[in-house]
Amino acid sequence: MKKSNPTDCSSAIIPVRDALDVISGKWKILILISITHGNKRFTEIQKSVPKITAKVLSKELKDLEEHLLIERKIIDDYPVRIEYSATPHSQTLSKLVKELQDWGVKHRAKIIGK
Amino acid sequence: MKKSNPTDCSSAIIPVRDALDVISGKWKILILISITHGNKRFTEIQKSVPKITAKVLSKELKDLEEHLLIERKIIDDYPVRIEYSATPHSQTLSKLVKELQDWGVKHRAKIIGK
DNA sequence: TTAATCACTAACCTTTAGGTAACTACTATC
DNA sequence: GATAGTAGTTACCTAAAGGTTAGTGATTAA
Repeated sequence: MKKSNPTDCSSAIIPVRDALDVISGKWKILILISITHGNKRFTEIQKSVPKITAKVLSKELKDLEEHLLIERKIIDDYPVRIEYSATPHSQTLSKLVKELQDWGVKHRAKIIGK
Repeated sequence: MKKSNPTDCSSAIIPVRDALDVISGKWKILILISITHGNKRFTEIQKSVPKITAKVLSKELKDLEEHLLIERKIIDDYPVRIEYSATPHSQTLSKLVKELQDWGVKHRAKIIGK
């Protein structure tokens, strides 16, 4: 019997794996979209991302900060506020997010239109 | 106290949510990459995607088929073979996959180079 | 005085994703 | 006859993700 020799595609798979490790999950991209659209405060972000809970948002913000995609600033007046902002590094994701958005529209049309 | 008025970004968030529902998870994009690189058989795909188990591959292939991203063909000779292939619809993901790959490379450089 | 806002955290629970090992039925090779 | 490959499935289990509820301590608006 023939042995199957798989085509090697690790040059594509390894970087994609790296990217997915950082941005996969239900929420990270959505939070990033909200912040780049100008939402800075915890509750603003929470309101703008449908169905997210405070606990999950809190955790995801920490993850995003760790991966250098957002910044957390404490604004020290009365009362103390906290503001989140997108880092320059997160802007390297903009094309990816746009593709995701376009594809979502396309896929929905495909599924509904059949 | 000021009420926070979140910027509305649902026009971006909703399509991205749709896209993520279909392609998020650890494996789907990687399997799609393997198939578009020419791997057709179950075991070829399994060998080309690091660490995936037969059970997970089997389930993910079914999901991808349901979402019209791959096709499953039964080749009826001795012995019966099964071949998976990418659909035209899955090709609409190619730019997205490329972006993911590029970003993975960029992000790795950023993390290591700091 | 009461209630609400802000930015969370803790304790607890459920759901989903994913992993392990064994097994099937057929074919092919040593 | 033994072993290995093919394309999975089944049962069982763990880990990770995510959800629910409540609460904190400060401020402020009605």
